[in-house]
Amino acid sequence: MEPQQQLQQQQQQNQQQPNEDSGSSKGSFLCRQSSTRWTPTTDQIRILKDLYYNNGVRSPSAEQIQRISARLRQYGKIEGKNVFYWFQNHKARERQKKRFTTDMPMQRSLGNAGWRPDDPIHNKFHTIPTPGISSPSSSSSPSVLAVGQMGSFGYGSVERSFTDCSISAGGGRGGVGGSINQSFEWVGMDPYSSSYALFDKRKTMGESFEEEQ
Amino acid sequence: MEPQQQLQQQQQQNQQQPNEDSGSSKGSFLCRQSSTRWTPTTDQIRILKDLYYNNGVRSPSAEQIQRISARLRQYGKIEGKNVFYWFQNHKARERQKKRFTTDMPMQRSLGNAGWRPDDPIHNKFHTIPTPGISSPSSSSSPSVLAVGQMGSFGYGSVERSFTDCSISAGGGRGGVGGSINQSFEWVGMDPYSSSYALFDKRKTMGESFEEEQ
DNA sequence: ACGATATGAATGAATG
DNA sequence: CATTCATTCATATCGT
Repeated sequence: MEPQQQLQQQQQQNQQQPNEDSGSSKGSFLCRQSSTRWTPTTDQIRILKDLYYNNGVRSPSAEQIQRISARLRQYGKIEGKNVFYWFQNHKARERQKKRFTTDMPMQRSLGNAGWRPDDPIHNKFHTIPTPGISSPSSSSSPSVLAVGQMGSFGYGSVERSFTDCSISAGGGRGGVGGSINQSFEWVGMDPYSSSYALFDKRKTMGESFEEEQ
Repeated sequence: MEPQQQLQQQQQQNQQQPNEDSGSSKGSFLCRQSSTRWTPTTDQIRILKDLYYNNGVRSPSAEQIQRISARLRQYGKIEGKNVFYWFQNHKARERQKKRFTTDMPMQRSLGNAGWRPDDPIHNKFHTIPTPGISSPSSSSSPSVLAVGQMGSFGYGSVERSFTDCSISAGGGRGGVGGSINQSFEWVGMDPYSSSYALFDKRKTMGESFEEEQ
């Protein structure tokens, strides 16, 4: 496991518009679909990380996402979902990593060879890392707010006690490719039903639905 | 606006008959996929979408769920809760996507630039069934019933209209590397923003057993 | 070219 | 319903 992206900061592919390649990515089917996948520019990443670490933004709400993406659009093509996913992923992965690092009853006397904290720009420690690491430029003032972030690491170690695993086969099926009958009849869907039954799912879910029919 | 983005091929967790997996599927190894989580088969998904889009089923009631799952069981292992969650998620995500993209109260900068129109594998046109096309199989008689519930159709099916991708202007940069202003203002983030409504609680009983043990 | 890793995207499952 | 977490798939990128 390499440390996150150690130095991608300096030589990303091209921090401009990743689109418009038209150079045939894979099959060149369908004209240009660009890269299919959003490739953040370094500036975008920097801002995102700034928001993440210095401002404690972890799960921006829809409105924030809109704003963020609008703002980032200056630096390259980006859409709301990209921002959304970025935060989700970033948070998830940070946690995932931390989980291993922290709860791993492994050797810790390795002299730190394990793996670097990460991040070229800011460290994983959102506890305000050196308020002024600079950033390639000027006006970035650390700001006070950032501190407001709680370090909600907690999250009990939810053990994976799934004792299920019963993959019991569904048995033989008939002609699938045949046809999906036009539903609703069998769904028992009358125009009038749909009143919410109020059965509470949550814990009941296990019995409520399951089996028997 | 950019059409490109999700037109991949047919990614999606393909995994036809997850049941039992008898013998390695594709490739050579990697057979044990017995994940604890339900992996819908393409047929199941097709039916679910058919119900969702063509029949307007969004929040099926308990009974409907029973029926649907029973029906889908033909195509693979499935439980009621899977159906329940599927609809919940599908609906929620459809809404969310809209939330990210549209609903920009201020400044109408870029058209849409949103999410995936939807379905990777089958794609249905939610723009009214148009009695003619619709699904394969034409056995039963649609109409009538369905109408009772639909009404939520007519989204702006984005459809990948090749509108080029020349979006995002580099705008005046120059200060890019220079300064990421300390965000939060534009992100609309105050240290206090709780960010959520929190109205009624609806705490049905306090039962609390089970769970981890 | 591959193989490994990093990370965007998608979605099932939950929780509030 | 909205939001979040975990997992997994897909692909971009880098190393050798």
